[in-house]
Amino acid sequence: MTAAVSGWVGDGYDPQCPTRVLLDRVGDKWTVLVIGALADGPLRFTELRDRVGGVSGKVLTATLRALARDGLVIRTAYPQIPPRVEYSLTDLGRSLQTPLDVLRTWAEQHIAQVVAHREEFDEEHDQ
Amino acid sequence: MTAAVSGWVGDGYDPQCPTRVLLDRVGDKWTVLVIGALADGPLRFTELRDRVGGVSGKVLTATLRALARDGLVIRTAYPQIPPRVEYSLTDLGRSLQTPLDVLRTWAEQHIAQVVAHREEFDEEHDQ
DNA sequence: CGGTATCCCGTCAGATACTG
DNA sequence: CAGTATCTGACGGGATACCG
Repeated sequence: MTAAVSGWVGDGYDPQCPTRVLLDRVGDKWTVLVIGALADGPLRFTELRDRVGGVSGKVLTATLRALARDGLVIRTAYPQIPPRVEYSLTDLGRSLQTPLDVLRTWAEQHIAQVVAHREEFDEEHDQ
Repeated sequence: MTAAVSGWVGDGYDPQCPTRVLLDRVGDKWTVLVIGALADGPLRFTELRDRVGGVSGKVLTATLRALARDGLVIRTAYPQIPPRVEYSLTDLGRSLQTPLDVLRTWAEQHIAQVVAHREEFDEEHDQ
């Protein structure tokens, strides 16, 4: 978390803290999936839902709306019948992929240790 | 999210996916604060609670337990009266600080844009 | 097609009270 | 001091049904 004065921990759970804002978005269940799905180019609503897999329409709508609100994604509606809506990453959205890649790399290299530790911990701590 | 075969989006919300596992932990409300607080060295339970600020004892306990289970934090209890318990980062926990720093840097550089975009968006979309 | 509206339920944070 | 136990309300997410 960004420090308020010194060190790392500023004022606890401050909704204004940049890191907090980012974490609240990135921590969202579907945000990272959606950004990843859009990495290769624009997608329509249904394509996006199919690619992400497991997400309901309602929740995908909410996720996309939040991303659009944050300026990470652009929604483009073509006035046609039937409707055609495309979603694409903004430059800001694309710039987020770098930190996400760093996270992903860490995960790929270290999650095995985490999982192993979990099993060990669980064996010790119950029956 | 780590890909199952190719591209970025693997199998949707797979609890086994390394990136998912990491995000589920990092996305937690207090995890990053606690890791940040422990960056400078070990802390006792109460010190930690005071530093993080706003976290209840129950929730801090749960957060610490999860971090200990994942092997990111070590809990050391000294058999004294009154009890003395210290928490410190493991090497694994410390290694996580690098990706978190990258995230924080991105946040510090770009969140202003996000917030500005939010206000703009909100103005357009209601009353 | 691309949503919105509605209902429902599980999870979880917060507050409070208590214990070794 | 460092927790645990319990109750509570808020919220997020899924399922379903419907609309322009």
